[in-house]
Amino acid sequence: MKYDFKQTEEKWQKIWDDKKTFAAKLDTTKPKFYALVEFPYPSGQGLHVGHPRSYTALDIVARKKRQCGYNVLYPMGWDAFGLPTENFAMKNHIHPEVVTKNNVARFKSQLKSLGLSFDWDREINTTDPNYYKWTQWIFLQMFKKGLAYKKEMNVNWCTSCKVVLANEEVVNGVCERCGGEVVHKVKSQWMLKITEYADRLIDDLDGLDFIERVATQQKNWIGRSHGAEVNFGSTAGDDITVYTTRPDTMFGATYMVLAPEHKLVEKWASLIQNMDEVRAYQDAAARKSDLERTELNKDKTGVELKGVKGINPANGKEIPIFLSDYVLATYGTGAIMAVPAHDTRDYEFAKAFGTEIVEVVAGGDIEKEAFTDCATGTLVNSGFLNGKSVEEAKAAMIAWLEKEGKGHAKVNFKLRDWVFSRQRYWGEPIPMIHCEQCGWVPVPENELPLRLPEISDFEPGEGGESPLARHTEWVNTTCPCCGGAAKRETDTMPQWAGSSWYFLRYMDPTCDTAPVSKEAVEYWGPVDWYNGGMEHTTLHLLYSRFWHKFLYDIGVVPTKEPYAKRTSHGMILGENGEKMSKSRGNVVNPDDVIAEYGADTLRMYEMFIGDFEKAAPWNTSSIKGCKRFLERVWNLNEKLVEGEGIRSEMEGIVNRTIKKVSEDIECLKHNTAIAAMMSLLNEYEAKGGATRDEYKVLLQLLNPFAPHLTEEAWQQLGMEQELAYYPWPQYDEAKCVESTVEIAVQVNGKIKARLTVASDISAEDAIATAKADANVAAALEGKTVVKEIYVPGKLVNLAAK
RNA sequence: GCGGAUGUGGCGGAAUUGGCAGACGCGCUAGAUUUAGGCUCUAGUGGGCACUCCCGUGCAGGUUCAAGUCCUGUCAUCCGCACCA
Repeated sequence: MKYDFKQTEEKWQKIWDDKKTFAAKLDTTKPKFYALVEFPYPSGQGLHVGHPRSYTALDIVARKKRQCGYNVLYPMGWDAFGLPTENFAMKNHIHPEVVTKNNVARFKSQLKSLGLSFDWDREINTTDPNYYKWTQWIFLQMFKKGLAYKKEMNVNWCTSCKVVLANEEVVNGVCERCGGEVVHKVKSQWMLKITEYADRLIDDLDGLDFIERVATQQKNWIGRSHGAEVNFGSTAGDDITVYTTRPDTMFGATYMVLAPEHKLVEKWASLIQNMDEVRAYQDAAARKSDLERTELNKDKTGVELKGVKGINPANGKEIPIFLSDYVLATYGTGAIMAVPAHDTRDYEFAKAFGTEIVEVVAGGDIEKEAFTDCATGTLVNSGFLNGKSVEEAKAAMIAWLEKEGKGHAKVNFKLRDWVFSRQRYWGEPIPMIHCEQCGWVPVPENELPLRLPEISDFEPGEGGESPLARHTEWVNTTCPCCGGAAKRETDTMPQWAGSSWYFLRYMDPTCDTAPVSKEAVEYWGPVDWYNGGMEHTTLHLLYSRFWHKFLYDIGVVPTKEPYAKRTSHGMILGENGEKMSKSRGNVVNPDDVIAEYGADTLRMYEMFIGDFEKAAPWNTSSIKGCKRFLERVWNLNEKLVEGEGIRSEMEGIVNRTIKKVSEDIECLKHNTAIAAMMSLLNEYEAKGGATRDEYKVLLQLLNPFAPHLTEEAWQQLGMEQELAYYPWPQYDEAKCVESTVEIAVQVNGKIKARLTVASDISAEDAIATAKADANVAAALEGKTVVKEIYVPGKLVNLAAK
């Protein structure tokens, strides 16, 4: 009978739906396994063939874990707030809520047609008031702990989206989402103090099983550096505090540089002789957008402050002070001591401006370039530091500074606080009220959720204020504190808010007393395995670790970290090897693939396409190989041979395949697991077919990959219990080895013969057998064997002269 | 510029405590079946050739009985960061 994938897939998807086969129940008598994939943004384009790569990979893990006796939670939901929906709503005059509902329905039916074993009873949606109630609640807890604060600040403003962006959302000076120009604007914004967690966000990575590049990227992004803050003197009398990671080089500090925005410039206005020039430089720097700043980072520009000198506390020397935009106002103290001999940037600046270059660490050639190596080199021209290594000198200088009261050790971070306000409609309202008398007052918790008002005009205001600001009936309210007239915050939260804690809600999606109940989070937490895209490493992944740590601090969750293990999938590219996109015309629609080949084939193909972590180009003709394989598996049904159990000649390959597939699934090497199953099938066919039990093993191993076909074939065998929870096959290590093996015989590394020997043959016997071979003997003719090597089960190599 | 990764047939990719390179699949060739095409099946398929031989894992060296794998240098591609003092 021919395999009808359409009918079979619909049949089993209905069974799983009706029986709630994959609904997870809290059962403390069983070990739990929580597998998580990033929930999608339900865009209008529908599912992309990239989505199933990640979803299927963990679906295979989840299915196998169930069969291994784990209580598995594998949930799915919708990260549905965000700009594209709002833009679509504006263009087509449909409310974002309706747009979201339609997109979710489409996504859901597409996901269901893939046969993924999600527990749909736990479906969540970040735009659901019952969900964002708790997003708002978490924000309020942060506010109460002083982690959410409002600040007038220079923000990144996307001129195209008309919205403030977090630093993480600005890529190469342009908007990450739309590529629009980003300029600076002073705005009052809600901020979250992620910097307070910077140390813990780095240190706690050590206990986690994150793939290396994710951990490294997070560490680099947080950018912790150890150094010292030092107070330099000035002829104006004020101290100039600088941050340096090289206090050892202080004797070589021959000038200083302030950021163009540095406050002391105003203070010294009357002392500075070239104030016009200075102001012109400041203005030019302020006008530069991020894009220009990053593009023009080659040549150093600057202006000297004439009339004021700095004083190096190490040697008491007066040194010039410059203003230059290579010093950032937002990092460290906005001022540096410049050591041109041992810092590349200072060296370039010194060459351009002709300042003195003094070598204080010997070991390089400062005539040619700055010598920045910390591992070698000895201090010179540095008073009490002379003769010390860089590390010794750092410690000695910090000790001296602390003794003299001129500085102290200091740790700095690149990470900055998270800009949390967005001036758009389709996001969680920030539940804060501003009262002239009481300042910022939280919306009382019993009034949550603070719902978005029903409006129809979503255009942002001209001045960049949220569309909510026009709705005075919603904005005007009373102060919960004094009862007087007050106004609501009209900004909404960024898209990253809802996704910062969604993994907790899955554990207990209907809890109405907390984001998640204690009981649920103690059993299900933390996520055992989280797979997602590399593009979320410094955004979602970092933000959600931060929120989780905060929830740990206030006793909502019992673990310090949300995710025990993190892996990442590569992109699926178009057939031409380029990124899939509408404009390139190389988009493959998963619906079309399913219609033509079926979900099982699509799943198999996406898993077989290559190394899971690497990008892989789509290839339509390769799909056929997977389809052929599945059909051959189905047809084996009609080629069953007589016999009980596993025939003795098949024991080796059957056991090895069980072992290979079991192990490969655990490390997401689904491509080689599939190759092993193909080899097993080839072997069955070469032996004229399989016995019923041999066939059953193949169906069991294949079930996580191709669940529909295997369930159907299993049922055809008369098996009553479905494969979904049928115990995973076991292998016998001893049976993985064949009794005889073929070994290669080499003479001086060249293969001369292949011999079949007993797999437990001794080294002596193996070598003796090898020498007895006619070809080998011929090759050894007239030579003396100087070395004999036997690698068990692999080869014999005879080195001869 | 700094950091990380990758480089293997016509293609996707296997194989690294150093041990038979090219598993598995696509494609291709020949044959069978078919009215034909498609599908399916069988055999072959890294390159060269005077075919029990030689060459071959980006390139050039090195270590070793043995190197895709280790070391040194170099080139290319991709990704991340990009004046973070």
